[in-house]
Amino acid sequence: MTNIHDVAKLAQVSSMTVSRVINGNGYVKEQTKKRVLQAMKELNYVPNSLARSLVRQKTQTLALIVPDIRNPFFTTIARGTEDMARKQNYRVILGNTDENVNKELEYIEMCLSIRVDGVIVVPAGNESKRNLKMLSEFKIPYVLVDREVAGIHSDVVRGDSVLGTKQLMDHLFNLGHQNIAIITGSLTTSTSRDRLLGYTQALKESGIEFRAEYVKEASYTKPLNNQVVHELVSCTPRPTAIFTANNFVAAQTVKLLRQQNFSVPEDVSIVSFDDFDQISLAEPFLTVATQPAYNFGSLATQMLFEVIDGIPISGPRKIIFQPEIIIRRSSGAARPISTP
Amino acid sequence: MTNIHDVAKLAQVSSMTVSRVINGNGYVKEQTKKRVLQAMKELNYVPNSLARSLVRQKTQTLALIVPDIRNPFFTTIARGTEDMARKQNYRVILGNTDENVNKELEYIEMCLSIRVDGVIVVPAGNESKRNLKMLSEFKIPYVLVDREVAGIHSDVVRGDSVLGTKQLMDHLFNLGHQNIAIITGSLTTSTSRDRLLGYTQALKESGIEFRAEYVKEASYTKPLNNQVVHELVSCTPRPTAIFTANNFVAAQTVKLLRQQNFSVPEDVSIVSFDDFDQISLAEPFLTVATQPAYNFGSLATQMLFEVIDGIPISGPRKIIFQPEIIIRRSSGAARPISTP
DNA sequence: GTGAAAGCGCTAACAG
DNA sequence: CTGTTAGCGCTTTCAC
Repeated sequence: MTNIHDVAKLAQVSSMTVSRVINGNGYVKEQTKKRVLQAMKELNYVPNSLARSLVRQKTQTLALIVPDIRNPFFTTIARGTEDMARKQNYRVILGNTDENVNKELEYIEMCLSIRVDGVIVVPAGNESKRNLKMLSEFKIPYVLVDREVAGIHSDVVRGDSVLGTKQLMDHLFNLGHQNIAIITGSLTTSTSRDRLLGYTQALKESGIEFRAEYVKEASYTKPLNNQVVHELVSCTPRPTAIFTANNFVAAQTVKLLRQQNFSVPEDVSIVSFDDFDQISLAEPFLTVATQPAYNFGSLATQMLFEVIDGIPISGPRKIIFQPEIIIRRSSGAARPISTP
Repeated sequence: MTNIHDVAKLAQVSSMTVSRVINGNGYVKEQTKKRVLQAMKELNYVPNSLARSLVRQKTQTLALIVPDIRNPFFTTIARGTEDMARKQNYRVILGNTDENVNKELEYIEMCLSIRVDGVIVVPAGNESKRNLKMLSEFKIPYVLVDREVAGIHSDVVRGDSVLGTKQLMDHLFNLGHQNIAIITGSLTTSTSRDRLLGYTQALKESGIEFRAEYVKEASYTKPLNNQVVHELVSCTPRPTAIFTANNFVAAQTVKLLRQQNFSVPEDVSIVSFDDFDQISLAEPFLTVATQPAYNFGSLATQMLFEVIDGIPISGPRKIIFQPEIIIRRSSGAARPISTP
């Protein structure tokens, strides 16, 4: 592949002059500029950004680390960051952690070694702290999205899980539900803890007793164990509604319930966080608290750029979006309990 | 950030020795190795892959270019490539083209400038030829996924759109449908042409007349124009079923039909390519031909690695997966036509 | 306006 | 087993 010297030789100038016309800085006589441009075209010259990055100490690259890109919530975040990155002529490298801190660590190490300019991360959980500290040590700026990490004070963009959960719970109360179970994601994530908090607060505010057997911890990304649903429906009294941690858990809960011959929403109502975007337009099913995922991504990226560009910022910024409740078929009026 | 020389100095060896222990090649005495490791840890040394890439002429980086990562079909492809890349210690850079050839071109140029080792691309359309030729000129290997491009003979992984469409059409015939419309994606894509071909062949084989007014060209990724659906339902006779190009078009078609007070499947049956993965488990709605998207991604990546590694290959390889038909609620028996 | 020199951080090739 | 030399392709700095 031709390099800057080849171009320089053909244009009969020094490589410095070529560099100047590439970057459009410094003075170059109009005529020599033309010669250089001509030579570049003739040789099909493409500047090598590796070399440039090496000397400039800047790679124009961001990393986006998410639990699993297949969840439409994270997909949409990805699209938001990619669009914003693109606008600023940045590239983005994608990593899936499956909420595994070690996988996350590998990606963080990769970030260090390829000298990314910044990282947008949906942290795997509270143990991500160590990984994030590493970024800090090496002065690589990052923005947390969707989740906070105990002991980490950085820029964050997320939704209000407590509020969203309470609104969802109120919706269920209004439908007459009293026996409401919850399946959370891993409680090492702040969203799971917040949603559990919203759940307990909502119960308390409505004067409904908290029952430990109604609470199950699962995972936002891993397949839901059949046992979890089985235990829930075996409780006495059987819950007439389940708050599920997110769209994935919701989908699997519904599937497992139906496999066990419970209908949704007739026997059990389901509500959850985060939507299945496209299909919900056509065939609305799940009652959800949605969050502006695209904005999570684009805003986080914008904030990251401000840090990268060294714009003075007074302390960590925390952007919290309010979720929006969308009521659909998966939640219905509470009925007297019958076992199928 | 500390570099290899700092480590060398502290360990009292040359930087070459440090390089050897980093890369685990060449002979290094156990004792000096230990000293070097110790120094690396002490200094928090992280090798700079930019510098390494520059001299090795290899970046350990792939690019994945798709129309829109938000479509679960492409998302799943992305996850497949990311997983496979990771296994080989490669990173992947993501680009969305929105099926715009110029956006695609920008990404291809980016690929050249950062010297990616290979590209996995779902081409925007037939005009992608120019872009792909560029990659070839610069000897950057690539694999086409999902779509072929006229005049390009490279490795391809895709599904059999003709077959899938015919099977979907047969399903509709079996339900008694005779008046079946089609909404394709852009006909610059091979999948759209194949699906249209499958449609016409299926009609012919069943001795059903082809009607030009039943054929509409739309887009796989852009919002569907209300007008398209309106024109279709205004035909005489009105179609009782619509084959839609993909999941996105299907979702929008259903939405627009319902807005115009047609019910699905009672008034109009809908079938399409590609699924909405998770939610379909819980609330099966769309009758679809699904394709193994994850394998598209992982297999294409594997093939790419074979080329990158210089494993001798006799000519371009073409992997064609058979789609699987999943029959669900969106398609039902044909009924006498009534206008709502 | 333009160029020469030095160096970003690393490794290939050879020498010992 | 270890080190020296040269250079990957670019930009920064300074000189003219």
